[in-house]
Amino acid sequence: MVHVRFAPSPTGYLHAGNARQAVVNFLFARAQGGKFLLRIDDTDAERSRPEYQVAIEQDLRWLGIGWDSMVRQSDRLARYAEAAEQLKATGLLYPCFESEEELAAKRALKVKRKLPPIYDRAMLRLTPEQRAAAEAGGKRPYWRFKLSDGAIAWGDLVLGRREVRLNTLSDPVLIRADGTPLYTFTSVVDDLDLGITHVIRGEDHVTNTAVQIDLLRALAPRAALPAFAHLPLISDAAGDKLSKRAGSVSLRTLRRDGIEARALAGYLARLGARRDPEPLGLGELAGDFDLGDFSRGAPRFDPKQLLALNRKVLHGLSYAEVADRLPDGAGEEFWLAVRGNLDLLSEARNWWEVVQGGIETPELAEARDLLAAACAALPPEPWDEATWKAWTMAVSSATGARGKSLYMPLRLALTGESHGPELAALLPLIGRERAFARLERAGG
RNA sequence: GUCCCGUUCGUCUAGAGGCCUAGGACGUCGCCCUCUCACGGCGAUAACAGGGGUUCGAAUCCCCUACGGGACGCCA
Repeated sequence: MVHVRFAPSPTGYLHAGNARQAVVNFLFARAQGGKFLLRIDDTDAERSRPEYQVAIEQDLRWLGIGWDSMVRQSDRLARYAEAAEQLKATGLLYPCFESEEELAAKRALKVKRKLPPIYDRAMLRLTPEQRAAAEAGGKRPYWRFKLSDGAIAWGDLVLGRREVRLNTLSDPVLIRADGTPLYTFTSVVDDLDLGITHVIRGEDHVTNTAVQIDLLRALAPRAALPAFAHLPLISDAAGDKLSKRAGSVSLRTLRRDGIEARALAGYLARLGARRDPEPLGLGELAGDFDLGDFSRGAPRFDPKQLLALNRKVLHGLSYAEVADRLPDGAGEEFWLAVRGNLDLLSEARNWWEVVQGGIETPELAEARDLLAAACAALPPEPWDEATWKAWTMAVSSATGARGKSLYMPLRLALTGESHGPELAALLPLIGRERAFARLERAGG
C-alpha cells in the first residue's frame, strides 16, 4: 500500500510552499488509497518550538488535511542511535574532528580556487594515533557517512530520470558533535521503518535523494527503494524564493485575510500543473490527481489568481458552510443576497453593517424631491423580494424618474455605496425603519 | 565559483517534427443581461528568450549565449 509523509520542521509557520507539499502528498495518498503520515522533524533543538508544531497541526486541519498517523523525530532518538551504531560497525560512519571554522575555511579555499567546495575526507585518513590524540584533547567527534563511488540514478515521478554522481558531493554529516542526528539520516531511518513508498518533496532535496538512496542501501541492502517525486519550488510574484517572504504567504496570514481553505488547497493542488484551478475540495481534487501533471519549471505564486479562485469558492458556498463565520444574526437570506459580490468572506461583515448597522448616509441634495417621494411611497411591512420592484415603480410614476437617475440615488441613500448586491434582496433586510431614516437623511 | 535543471500570452499551462494562422484557464478590455457591482453568456487582447545548425518542414531535435530555479551546512 502507498505510504507518503509530510515532514515539516516546527521552526516556523506553514507557508504556501510547505502547504503545497502537504496538499500534494495528501492528494497522492488519497488518489492511491494510501496512508498519509505527518512527521515532525524536530531534531534541530535550537530552532524547533512546540508552539510551531501546534500551529502546523492547526493549519493543516484548517486546510482540510488529516493524517493517518504522526511521529515526532525527537521521540525516536534511540532508534537513530541504534542505526548509527550499525553504520559505525561497517566503517561507513567515521568520526571527524575539524572545527566548524576549519571546515568553513576549507570550503572558502576551494571556492576561491574555482573548485566545488567538497569535503576532502581528511579524517578518513586519520591514523589511530592521531584519532586518539584528538580525543585526548577533549574533542568530541561529529560523524560523516562515507558515500559510495559511482552515481545514483532514479526515475523521478515529476522531474524524469535523474542521476547524481556521488563524487560531486561531500560525505554528509549524520551525527553532530553533541550526538544529535541530522535530517539526512533521520529521514532515511524513518522512511525505512515506517514503510514510506513515495517520497514527495521539494526540488531542493534532489541531491539529498542521491545521498539518501546510498545511505538507505547501506542501512538495508534488501529493502525496496521508495519512489521519489520532486516538485519545483514556488517563487513569489517578484520571483523571490517563497520561504524568504514566508510571512506574506503564511497560511495564518492568508486565513486572516479571508482566503478560504478550499481555495488555497485547490490553488496549490493545481499550481504548476497542467489542469486549471477549480473551486473544488480536496476530496474531489483527489479524484483525478496525477503527479505527472506537474511541470518541471518553477511556478510563481500569484495572489491574484488565488483571489479569483477564492471568489468562485465563495459564490458556491451554502449558508450552512459559512453560518458560523458570519456576523451574529446574519441569516441565510443575507448570505444568499451578498455572496455573489464577495472576493473575501470578511467583506460580508461590511455588508452586514450596511444592512443592519449604522452607515454614513451621503447627502444627495440634487435628488431631494426623488428621495422625498421615495419616503412617502415606502410601503408598510412585511417586506419581501417583490417589495423593491413595487416600491420603485411607485416612486417612478410619482416623480417621472427612470433608470439610473432613479436607482442610483436610492442605492446611495440606502447603502452608502454605489456598488453592491441586488437591492431587491437587500431592501427587506434593511427594513422599513432604517430605510426611511436613511432616505430622509440623504434628502436633507 | 562548481555541478544539475528549466525558459510558450501579464500569470498557470497545452504542445513530445507537419493536426499550430500556437489551444485552455485566470487576469485585462469590450458587448449582452441589468438599478450598480458581481454572477452568467458572448467576444477581443496577448506568447514559442536570442543566435546558429539538422530537416522538404522545428515551439518541438542539436549547439552556443542570455536569463531564471536548485544544490554545494555539525539546517531541513
